[in-house]
Amino acid sequence: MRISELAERTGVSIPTLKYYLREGLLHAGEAQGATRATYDASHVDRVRLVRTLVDVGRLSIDRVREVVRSLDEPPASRHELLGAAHEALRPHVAAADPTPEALDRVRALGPPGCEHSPAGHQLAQALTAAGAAGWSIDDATLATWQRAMLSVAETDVAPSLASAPPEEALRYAIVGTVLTDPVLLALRRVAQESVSARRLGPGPPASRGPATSPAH
Amino acid sequence: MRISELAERTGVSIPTLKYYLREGLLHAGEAQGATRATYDASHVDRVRLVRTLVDVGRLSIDRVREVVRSLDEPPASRHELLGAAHEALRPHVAAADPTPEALDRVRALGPPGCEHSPAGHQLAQALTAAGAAGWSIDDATLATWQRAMLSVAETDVAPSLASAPPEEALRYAIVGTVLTDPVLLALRRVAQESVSARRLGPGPPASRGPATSPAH
DNA sequence: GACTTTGGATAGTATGACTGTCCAAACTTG
DNA sequence: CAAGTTTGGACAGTCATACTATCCAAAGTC
Repeated sequence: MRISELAERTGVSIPTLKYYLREGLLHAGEAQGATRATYDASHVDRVRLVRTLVDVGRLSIDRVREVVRSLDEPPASRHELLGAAHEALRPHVAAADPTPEALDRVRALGPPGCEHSPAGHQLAQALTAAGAAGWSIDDATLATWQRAMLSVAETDVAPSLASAPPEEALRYAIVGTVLTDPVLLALRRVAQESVSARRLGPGPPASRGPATSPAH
Repeated sequence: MRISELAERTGVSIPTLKYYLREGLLHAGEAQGATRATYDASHVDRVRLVRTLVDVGRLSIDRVREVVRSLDEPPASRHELLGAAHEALRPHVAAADPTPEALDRVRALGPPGCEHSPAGHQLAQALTAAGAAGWSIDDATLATWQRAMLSVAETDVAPSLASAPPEEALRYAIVGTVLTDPVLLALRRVAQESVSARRLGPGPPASRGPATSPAH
């Protein structure tokens, strides 16, 4: 297909597609002379991936470029696949380095060495940021959250993926994370409303729960 | 204290503080003549709040202004407090309107009417976005996640808050949510690494788990 | 052969979040 | 009390990000 058709199918304008080509987010089409190239399904998929990362995941163009590069060279070993996905989706850091205390807490939560993985580092940073803002999270709360997220992770890890080709597996992990993180956070909020409605008695027509708030 | 001291204590530059004053993110100091005003602890707190929302929560200045306005006029009824916090922290929407199917699923998950609350709307949008990107989440998975987030929400709802003054309660809810959302997401990632390490056998020195990925 | 489309290069725009400059009135210090 | 510093307020300038727009000549289409 030509670029105009790619634009139609993805809903992305031609100038923007050219911009993505320039920026290395989209691989070039198959050249057929100086002023002609054809695009295929892989381009449609790539554009949709980019839009998902940008619109849902709020990734910057630079970060998206990192993601597509990692897809082009997925980690050789399966053992690094999750790490690569987490690395690609690490939060924009305006964050300070984690404190040793935060790293200790992380160490206690995951598999050995997890405090050096991208996810462990993220967790340490998040704990550090909370602490710096005066929000302490006690061990009991953290343990509860950990159990909850373990049960979520059980559903996350799809066995089929262990056998898929690395690029596909990596893309699956990245897209799944970007799309389901907001679902999880929204579920938390709905759950807060359920709990507060139950705890403080149902309010009026009850479209919202009574006054409550996240843990200390 | 004067503005220079406010800048020192918060680590925010004077021009930026002036910008926040202009933009209505920071209430004016107590004027003492044409070229003098004094600031107090409430200003320090406010600046820290703004920085937390911007740095950790990635809120735009417009959104932060909404938040501080809602703090100045907290909802009269306790029943609307959580809703106000969720409304203030709704994700930047590049998102399409939720589909009826998504709203049905939300309706089945929370208290009656929850699909009209800010949190329910967020959830419906997140489900819709996932669906549009070809990522279906089955009922069993969603139920598992719901249970997990309910146990998280149990720790979130602090009884003490029901009795705190509305502004304080609202601020507590907002700050807590902004600071703990990243903790939860990072815990999920660490948990994924635990699960994949367990499922596929520990990798090499095991600083990362083997290939796996989020649910289908 | 007239018209349209393309790739490639380059320049321009819109937004958001600051940052810098000026000024005169207060204040502080010597 | 004179010299120098700080302040509030107004306004203009900057920087980064993510596009958009314009040009052009070669290639295709009708």
